[in-house]
Amino acid sequence: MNETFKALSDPTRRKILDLLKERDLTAGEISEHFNMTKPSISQHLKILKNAELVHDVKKGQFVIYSLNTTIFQELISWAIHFTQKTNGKEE
Amino acid sequence: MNETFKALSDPTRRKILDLLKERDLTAGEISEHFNMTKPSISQHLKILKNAELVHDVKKGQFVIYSLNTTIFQELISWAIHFTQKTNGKEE
DNA sequence: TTAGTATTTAGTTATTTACTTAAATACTAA
DNA sequence: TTAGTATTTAAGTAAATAACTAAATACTAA
Repeated sequence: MNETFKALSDPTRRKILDLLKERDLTAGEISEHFNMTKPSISQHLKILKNAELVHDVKKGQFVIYSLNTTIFQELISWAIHFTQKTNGKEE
Repeated sequence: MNETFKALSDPTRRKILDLLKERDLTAGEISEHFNMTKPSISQHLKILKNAELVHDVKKGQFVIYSLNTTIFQELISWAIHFTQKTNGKEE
């Protein structure tokens, strides 16, 4: 869970996830949405990939990134847990 | 959402939330669970409080901390959004 | 008031993070 | 092979973070 939260704690990376929610994109297409160099975006993508929040496939000279929803499921479970308050002593 | 993820991105703070899930605790009781000074824990509590993940009430010379579940609800909504994949073109 | 306990604030420091530029790798096509 | 495009890796830097110690604040009780 630590890698997940570290990955999600950066606004640029969360915006990348927003973009990938709409459709799969190449690294270059992703970088066009930011006022930031390609290497910077590449590093963010690496962090998202290591956290298993995105998936990548090489297609020719392009690398296509897509969302990987499995970790989001885990995050939901983690958060739901905290909404189910343990009962204190009754009397 | 940024403050939320920043707050959740530290393992000590997530462990504090785990402890508070079981029962409300004073700042001192919380610090007993960590190999860390009280001022350090106090700073973590401040960050959790600013992120509205916990609530605090002063009781005499003690400060009692408790979970605030509302932000967890928001987190769940945020994550569910990503599990509902947008349809691509059909044909 | 004075001493003691609980907690927070202030100031400092080591580490981590997010960016940069330059160079390397990988593929495409002339 | 050579030139061009897409992407990543490497190396460096400024800013943010998480820890510490020391001091301040706030309450309790003798």
